[in-house]
Parts: sequence; structure tokens; C-alpha cells
Amino acid sequence: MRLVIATCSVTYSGRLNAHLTQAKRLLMVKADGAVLIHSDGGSYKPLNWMSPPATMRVHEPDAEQAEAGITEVWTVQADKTDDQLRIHIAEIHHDSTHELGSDPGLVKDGVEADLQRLLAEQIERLGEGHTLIRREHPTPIGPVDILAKGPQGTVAVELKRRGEIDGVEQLTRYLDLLNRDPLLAPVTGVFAAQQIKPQARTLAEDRGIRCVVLDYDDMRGVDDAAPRLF
Amino acid sequence: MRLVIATCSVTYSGRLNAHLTQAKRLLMVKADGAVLIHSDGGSYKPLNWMSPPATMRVHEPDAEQAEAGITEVWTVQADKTDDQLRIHIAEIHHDSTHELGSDPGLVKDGVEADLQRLLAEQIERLGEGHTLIRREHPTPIGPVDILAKGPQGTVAVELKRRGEIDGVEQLTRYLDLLNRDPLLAPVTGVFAAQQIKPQARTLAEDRGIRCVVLDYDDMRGVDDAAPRLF
DNA sequence: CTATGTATGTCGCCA
DNA sequence: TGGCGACGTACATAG
Repeated sequence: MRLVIATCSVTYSGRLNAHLTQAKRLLMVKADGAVLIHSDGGSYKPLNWMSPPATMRVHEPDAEQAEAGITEVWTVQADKTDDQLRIHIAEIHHDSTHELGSDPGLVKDGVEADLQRLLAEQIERLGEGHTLIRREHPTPIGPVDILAKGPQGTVAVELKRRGEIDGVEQLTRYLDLLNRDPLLAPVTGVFAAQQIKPQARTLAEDRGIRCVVLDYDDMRGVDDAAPRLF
Repeated sequence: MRLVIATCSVTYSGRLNAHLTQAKRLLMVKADGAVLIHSDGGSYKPLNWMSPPATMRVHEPDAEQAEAGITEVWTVQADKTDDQLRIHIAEIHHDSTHELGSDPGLVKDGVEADLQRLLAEQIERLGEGHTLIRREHPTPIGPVDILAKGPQGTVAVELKRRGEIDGVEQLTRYLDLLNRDPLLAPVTGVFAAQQIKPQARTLAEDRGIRCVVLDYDDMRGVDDAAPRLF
């Protein structure tokens, strides 16, 4: 990985065109050809970048560029598309290269997949008398997270980490569709999430959809083989 | 901006838990407290990060950590949430700090606004006999992208770069509302996008909404005065 | 490979 | 401040 602090201007052309006027920034060049241009603020998204695989070439400035104070021009070309990044460098303030090696990568815990697995195993959290029919029940408009058998018939569960209005809309579409199937109907809905926003709860209940708040830590605690990462 | 190349392990806890085992990586500390952890591959997304505003504290390792070879512990705490990043440093290979100043920011060209302008100018792409009524037709629930007059009456167009289910929902809401207006009704819907996903197409057609795929390059080619910024 | 759904999404707009 | 939609979305996974 090469790290350069430089006064530069940047132009991107590809799916859109974008331009950065001259300023002092960090240029990060990765081993796979990726280039990231960061300022000293904002979140993780760079001001501009090139995704790998890409190839970087360093040129001398032409006469006009040299006249404007440009000392070096970097051209970063995507290997598979015609996306291109052009970096015009006026001054380099720092330049260092570091051997990092490959990274063992990130281990995650607590995403929707975990929640779904746990709820399928602990389906009684929907209420007494529920049994699992299946997870990821396929429909033409997408898979229903969990389908269960409840005391009053079939139950379709939409599962979210954070329950917001679009999740209720999604579940509503599934219910409309599932209720056209005479083998399943009547199907009622359950909106299950670790946290349910008031507006989502209001909309859900207005449509006869039951809301269930899930306690992830509690559910993981019940799970015997809860893997502990750290 | 501070740049550190370090052998480290990282733990994030917040909306989920995530862990990086020990390896050599880049740690970027921004002026606003943001911290990014990058490896020497992948696109612009860091392996792990903390969004600003956040506060970083540097601690001595406790006895157990010191025993494990940790020389320094960084704790990065989000200012407004309980998200936390803990970085255990075994060895620092490089450490430099740079004053960048604020950035003038990015200028873009070629997004949805351009597509809308082009479709308004080339409204016959909706089919023979269409004329433009107006762009950004205001309604209480938001502006309809394009309103046109077609052979069978008023047509409401929802425009997307990529047509997905959410866009069909959005158009459906507009149609429900517009059809309550006796001066406009009956209003039919057109879902226009550079690319339409199968599920979105299924839902749209099920609701009697016509789908139109737009060729942006072709449309821009027809446009004489295609503006070029650089 | 394409297709689809999630994301510690981030970012910008507008009420 | 919060809701909503776009994004050069990125990213993983299933088919």
C-alpha cells in the first residue's frame, strides 16, 4: 500500500463525471490497483476512488499542465470497464509504501441471518402454539422470511433488525399475495424486529399486523451452542 | 489526518459486533474523530470504521494484554451513540500526521436529473402520441416525475435509474391519489428506468403499470446539446 | 455468471 | 432533527 499526501485535482469519468478542484488530500493506492482519495473529514466514503482491479500509470505533465504547476499526472484505468480516474498532482508532501500482506478478514455477529436462525429455533416467541413451516418461503415477489402455523392459521413473519415502514409495506405485499392461495389463506402477518419505530408500529397495527419485539441477547442466551467470537 | 501502519486487532460493538484478528493494517484517524481501518485490498469500504463525530482515547494495555504483546489500546467512542471501536496495537510500523485543511468538495454530472430532462424532451419514448404536460408535477405526497398526455388519457411516469419494487410502490401511491382528481382521471402509470428488475416488473404489470426501459446513451446521443463539464 | 436482498450502508434534500 | 430517495452504492449469497 502506497500513501501519498498531495496537493492535487481529480477527474472521474465512468457512469457519471465528477471533479475535485485542487486541494491537499490523501491518495491511497492499494495492491490490487484500487485508488482512494480521502479528505480530512466525512465518513468512510472517499471523495473519489477507483475500484479494483485497475491499473495506474504515471505520466509527465504536458506543457500546458506544467505551466499550471502540475508536476505529475496519474491515470487510473479500470481493467474491465472504461471508468477512469485522472489525478493531477501539484505537490507531494509525503510518500511512503508499506507491505501489509493479505488480511484474515472480518467476522460479524448479530445480523439478520442470525436473528432469523434464532427465531426459527425459538418460534414460540411469536406466541404459544406456533410451529415452524419453513424459512425463506419463496414467492414471485421475493422470499417470506418465516412461515409458521399459529393457533388461528398460517402466519407470515417479516424479520428486521430495525423495524421501519418499508418492512411493513413488504410484509403487506406478501400477505396480499399469500392470501390469494386457497391452500394457505387466511394468512396473518407478524412484524418482528429488535426495535420497531413508532410509525412502523402504527402502520402495521392499522393493517392488522401484529408486532413482536425480539431481544437478541436473550435469544442468543437461550441458544445452547451460542458461538462466542470474542 | 494521522496515518498509522500497525499490527493490530480490532473489535467493533454497536449495531452489530464485528472482529478483526491480528494483522498489519492502515489506521486512518481524521480530524473529526472518524477512524478507518484499511487492508491492502478491496474497494473503498474499510474493514472496520467509526463514523464521526467520535472521540479517540489511547490507553496503556492491562497486564493480560501486555502479556499478549499489546503495546497500546485505542478506544474510539461515537459521540452520540454507544458504538465503540477498540483497537489493540501490537506494533507500530509507521506513524505520521498531516494538516489537510477543509476540502472544496466534489462536482457531479450525469445523474437522474439528466435522465428526466432527456425523457421530457423525448417524451415519444413512452409510445406514439404522447405529449408532455409537465415535469415534477406536485402532489401532497411528493412530486410526480413526469405527467404526460397519451392516446388513452393522462399518464404518470415514475423515473428511476434502476427500477426496483420501491419505485413501483411510489408510483402506485401517486396513481391512487391522481385518480381521485376528476379533472385528471383516468390516470395510467408508466414505470421508466434504465434497468427494471424482474420482481419490480412483475409487481408493476400485476397492477396494470406499463414498464419502459430507457437507453441513456441513445437518449443522450439524440440530445444535440449534450453538455460536457470537462 | 446473473439476480436479489442486506448494510455499522453514506449522503443529500427538504419539511 | 427526522423522513425519504439516490448512490459510480458495496457486499454476500443463492440460483
